[in-house]
Amino acid sequence: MGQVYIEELSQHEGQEVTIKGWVYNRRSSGKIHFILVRDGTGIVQGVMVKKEVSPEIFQLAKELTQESSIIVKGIVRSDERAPGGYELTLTHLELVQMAEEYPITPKEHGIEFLMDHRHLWLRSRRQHAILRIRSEIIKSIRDFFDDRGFVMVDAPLLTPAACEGTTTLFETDYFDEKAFLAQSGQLYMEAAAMACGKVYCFGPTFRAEKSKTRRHLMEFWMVEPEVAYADHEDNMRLQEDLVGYVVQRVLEKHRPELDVLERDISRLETVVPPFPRITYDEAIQRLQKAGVDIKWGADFGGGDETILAEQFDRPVFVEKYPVQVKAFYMKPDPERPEVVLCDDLLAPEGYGEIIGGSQRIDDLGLLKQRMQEHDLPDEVYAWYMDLRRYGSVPHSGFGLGLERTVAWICGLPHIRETIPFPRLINRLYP
RNA sequence: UCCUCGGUAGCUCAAUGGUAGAGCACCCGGCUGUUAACCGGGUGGUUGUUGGUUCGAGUCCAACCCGGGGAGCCA
Repeated sequence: MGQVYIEELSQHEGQEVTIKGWVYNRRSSGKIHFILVRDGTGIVQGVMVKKEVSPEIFQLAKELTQESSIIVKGIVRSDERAPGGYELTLTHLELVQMAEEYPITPKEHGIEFLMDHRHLWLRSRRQHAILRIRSEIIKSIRDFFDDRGFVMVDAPLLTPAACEGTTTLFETDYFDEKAFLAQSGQLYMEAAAMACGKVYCFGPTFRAEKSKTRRHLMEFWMVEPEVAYADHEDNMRLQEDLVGYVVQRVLEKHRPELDVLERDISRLETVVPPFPRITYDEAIQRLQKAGVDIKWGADFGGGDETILAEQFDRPVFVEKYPVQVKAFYMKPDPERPEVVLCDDLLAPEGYGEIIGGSQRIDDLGLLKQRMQEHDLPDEVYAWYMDLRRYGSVPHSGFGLGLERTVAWICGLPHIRETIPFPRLINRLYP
């Protein structure tokens, strides 16, 4: 039989199969070797008994080092003692490469050491589980929008200026002209929505802020849908449908990985729309009641978000923030011009804001006024204002931070484990 | 940028101002059911850097470098 993957072993009970992989760990008892083989889909224990194989193969098994690449043949046998339910009785062993002394041992390590060896750390059970769940989350996001008739439109990564003008951007040279790494694709999605109706972009974004917290990366991935003729209410319904769908997909397909991460599943099972909604005004009242010293007009800190989120069993919307704490393009509430038609979606358990969205200003005059108030240069945004000149319509959209969503669903204490090669304030390697 | 904690063997950590140690990894030996296997032996150190106090500094003092945790900003 040809190559079989470890996750498919249950379909081959009693058969001899070939597994191509790496040595995860090895134990020996003199005349019997236990070799844990990893192949990217799982881990299985191979049992090699001295009298059942040639002396050369038995000696080779004895010399195997951690992470050596090997091809083994063995008979699949169900065994109560095996963590995955199955074992291999080994019949053949072929060495592909004998690994040098592996830096990451089965014992514990510090975070700096692990981050320096991120390229190898990815092979561990835990990181492997996170990578697979991240992959599923990305796929479920794309399926959600594709199934609803959205067109995926890519936004540029090299841009002439800031999107919102607030955060610090990475600067680069563009043939003797200044260019910046994009911090959002949103403005471009507004243009695309006027062309295709329902659109989204999904790609990396960059922030040069010197943030040093468990919630920030310099380079992170964001999905940004934008819908023509959608208002604030439509926008929030789309958001809760998306988040509910993603969580249920992960629960459905990746229980084993969530188990590896020791995730409390019950905290995810409640994540079904509709999500609770509170206004900014109510959020301020709730915080004041909880003893926080905060006044109307201030933005929330990470601790404030946690206090609010803990009061609900699923993600909670906070809507209609004061104009002054939000971006220039957000549409004022016609009934209360001091607040805008926006919402933040706060994840439970202290994972913070995973979505920020709003209805956009569709009136040219008001947009011009806001840009002047924010000191934004007309030249750079001329094209953006054109969208309000030629068939302007009400429209809304939002941005969902992929890594914060992965951290929340996986129950990770720090965002640095949610992306294969994190870019942090002091880390550009590997 | 600010606050706070830390830096000792490849890794994780001990060590009253008085001879630098353990576990893991690695090497040698033992073991037919191990689950981070276990048992015996061995290799491995400019204690982050520079300067100071002292008869004597891993330990006390100063500056700097690097990292962890948190704040601000945000997704």
